[in-house]
Amino acid sequence: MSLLWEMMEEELAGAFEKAGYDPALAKVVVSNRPDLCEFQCNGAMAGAKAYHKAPLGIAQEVVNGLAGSRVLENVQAVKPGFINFDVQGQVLAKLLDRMEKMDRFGAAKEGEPEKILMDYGGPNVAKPLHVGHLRSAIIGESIKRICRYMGDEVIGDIHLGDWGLQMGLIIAELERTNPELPYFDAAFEGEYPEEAPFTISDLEEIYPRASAKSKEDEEFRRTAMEATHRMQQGERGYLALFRKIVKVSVEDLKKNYDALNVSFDLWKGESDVQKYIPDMIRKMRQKGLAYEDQGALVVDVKEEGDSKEVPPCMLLKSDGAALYTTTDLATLVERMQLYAPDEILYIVDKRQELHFVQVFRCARKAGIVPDGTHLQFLGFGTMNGKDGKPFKTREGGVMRLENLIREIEEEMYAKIVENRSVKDTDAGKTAKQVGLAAIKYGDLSNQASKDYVFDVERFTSFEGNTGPYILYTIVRIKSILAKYEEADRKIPEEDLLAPASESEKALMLALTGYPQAIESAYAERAPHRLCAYLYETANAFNRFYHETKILSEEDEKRRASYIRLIILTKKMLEIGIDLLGFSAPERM
RNA sequence: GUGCCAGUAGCUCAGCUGGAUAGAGCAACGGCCUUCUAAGCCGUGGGUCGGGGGUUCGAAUCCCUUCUGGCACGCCA
Repeated sequence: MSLLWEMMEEELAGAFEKAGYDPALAKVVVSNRPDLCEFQCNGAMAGAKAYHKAPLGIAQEVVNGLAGSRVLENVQAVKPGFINFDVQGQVLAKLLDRMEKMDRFGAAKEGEPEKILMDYGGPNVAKPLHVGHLRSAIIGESIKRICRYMGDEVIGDIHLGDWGLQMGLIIAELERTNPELPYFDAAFEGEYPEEAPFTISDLEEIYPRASAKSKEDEEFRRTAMEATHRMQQGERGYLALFRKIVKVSVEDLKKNYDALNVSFDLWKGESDVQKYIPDMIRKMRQKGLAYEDQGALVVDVKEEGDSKEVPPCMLLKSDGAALYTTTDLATLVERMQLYAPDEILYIVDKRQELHFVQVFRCARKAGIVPDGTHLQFLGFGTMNGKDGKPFKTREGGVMRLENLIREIEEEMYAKIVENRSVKDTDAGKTAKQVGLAAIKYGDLSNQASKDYVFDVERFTSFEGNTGPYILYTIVRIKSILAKYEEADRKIPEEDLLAPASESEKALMLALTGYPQAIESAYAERAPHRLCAYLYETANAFNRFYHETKILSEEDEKRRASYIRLIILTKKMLEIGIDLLGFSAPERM
């Protein structure tokens, strides 16, 4: 709750109480009629029924009680029972002075800090990242930062897909093309070479080839499945090769995620938790939870009140092999054992929701995850192209992440160079920074759970509600401050003055909304709320900027106050974009 | 078939626990750069909030129904 709200509601609650009404009616909302007032309270109408009185009468009584308020001004009761009012300018100024000295400008978390394990990213080893991986990375990174900012301990785990058929496909294909490698020599007992027998570009070429081959060549497919099985059984050469594949692939993944400014604390994968499976299954059998059905081993996870039948959770296929579900459960076993978090948060494609409902229920029933640990699924929607269908390249293939980023960066670079009269040696770096902001903001400003349209043209045009607009606003402030300091002036420390104009007051109002915006983004795990706030604030600043000459202001105290105000604006915007996962350049 | 989600301006999206005349951006049109970055600011036009019922002083928001689209529904991950 923002401090401003607390102050306003306290005033109103007092007035309601004084007039003999429930102070809980004193809820304040932003006015939807900015031409009439800044804020409104609709409590008089809400209470009219309970007190059998005309709402306007109640409103008038409350308004009378607010005469001489030291917080509110222009308080009015309006038909049919609205209470309209503004905040006093000097109250805002004082409030901002106070907020500046507080942690997180007053944004606070209720309750103790929690330990949260976040599962996001989820790339597959040996397969290039594509646009489908983008959302998990971007949203996950932002939520991680927001939670950390609010004081939680967050452990980010990438959860690699490294134990499936794709590994067998690559191994089988390598064995076909390079049978002379020691990994395929069952008699080989020495140390395998340090160097991997392939590079990342080899892998990127091998996998699609093997995958395509397996679709038309039944025998090759069987060989690949056999290789997968042998690897999973721990065959020495295959396992060594597996490690090489993971190593080469992870190096490349790190590079890619670095470029996105996305990082993970743990680089664990499916392969790390296989060792928990036998014991986990044994226990579930012992408890009588797991039983054979049509040859497969399953656990019932239906619950009363399900609006739809939830199918049983399958642990082992009829051929005895483990599945995705099994691995996810084993991952939970490990996570509880090693980290015992208060919450485990999955940032995954929303199409997997049913799967996670099953896994969560099964984990609870089996006692893998105790009641004290909250299991949370945060599903995100599909990233579509302009045509409303899943995002593809112009040729119709899957768009690789690198290519998408490069495309944006190139557009960006052209734009910067075109806008620059002087040669900018940092243009390349700036292009990366601004391009990343465009991609991330474009994603995060939409509700995560919804599908959204990724329109390259729109994202590279950088007008209106976009990441670059926020960056541009920050850059403007930086530029003013740089000039201010060039003139050898010190950053002022005096208190803020009451606003001198409508636009300055509007900016101050926007800044006081910071704690509320952060808290709701945190509580709802909703970065788009933060985006909306940053956009509003940037708007308020730009309006103010246009009608206020800051540096040439003659009144020194006034100028100092302006400088302090824009520093505060800059701080909040910069923290905001950092929480979204990007940063602003010095110039653009 | 069953379930979940969505349907708001030409396009892309907001709209917090129901509140006054439903908001942005893009696109269209018209203004504003000798003065702190015009990636900006100001203004104009544009909507029966998919349709139909209901609840209430008051509904984009809550309930029912219907249409359209997307997705998911035990041996893939």
